[in-house]
Amino acid sequence: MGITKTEIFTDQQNQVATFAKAFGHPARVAILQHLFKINACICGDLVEVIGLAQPTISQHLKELKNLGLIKGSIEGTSICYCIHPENWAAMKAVMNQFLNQDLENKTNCC
Amino acid sequence: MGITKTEIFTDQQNQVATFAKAFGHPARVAILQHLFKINACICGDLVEVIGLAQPTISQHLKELKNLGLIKGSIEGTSICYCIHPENWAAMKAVMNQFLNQDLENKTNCC
DNA sequence: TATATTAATCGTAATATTGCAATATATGCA
DNA sequence: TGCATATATTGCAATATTACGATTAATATA
Repeated sequence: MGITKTEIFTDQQNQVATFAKAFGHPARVAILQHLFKINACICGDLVEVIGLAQPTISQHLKELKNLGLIKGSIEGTSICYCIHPENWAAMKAVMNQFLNQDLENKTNCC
Repeated sequence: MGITKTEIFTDQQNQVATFAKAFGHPARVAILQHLFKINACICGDLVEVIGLAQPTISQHLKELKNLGLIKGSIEGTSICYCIHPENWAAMKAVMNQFLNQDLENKTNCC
């Protein structure tokens, strides 16, 4: 039904899914990479760099901001977006715990 | 429009997004964690463990299989699904390259 | 104040995802 | 063959996501 039954999963599983979903669109991946690269950015820049319309970029930025992965501060008439280092590190910890799982029983079945 | 403009992004960006999208649902996170834990599984098990209907689990398994993250082999009347170690490692390399980005300019702007 | 610039919000269309009932398929066994 | 078991597929309803034009809000500057 397009609705995810989050209540039947653990907090950790939902957290992984929430972060992963944010990275599940190449525009957001590209935005984050650009923010890492120049370590400061205004939305206008991104519209040119990414190649999507301004409202679309703004929407993607909002999602990343709501998740806490980026933060924005007003710089005159534009807004300076950048990576939120602490939250990025926290997200990495969650994701790495998931990605770095090891097979407990080394003899693979198939 | 619900359609992603993949053609304006790099292969790497699309790869990250594709893998991340797979992890963007807690059911698939839970499935993978369970496969890691017991290192062998049949779909029926998962239906009980996860708590979603059999067709829904089957659908999630199909997505993970199409991505190559898991593989399944026929075991009599059931199917043995398990992690695809090589492809999992390859996925991890792609994701880590993205997650482990560092701020080139250490003086954060905001 | 009027105008330009920049980003956010609104509204909407197109498409994707999630979930499941019903059904189909495939294998094992009596 | 006929039945039981296990998984896949189909079809559909509900919801979510993506994208963008139009508009709004907010600030800077003439």
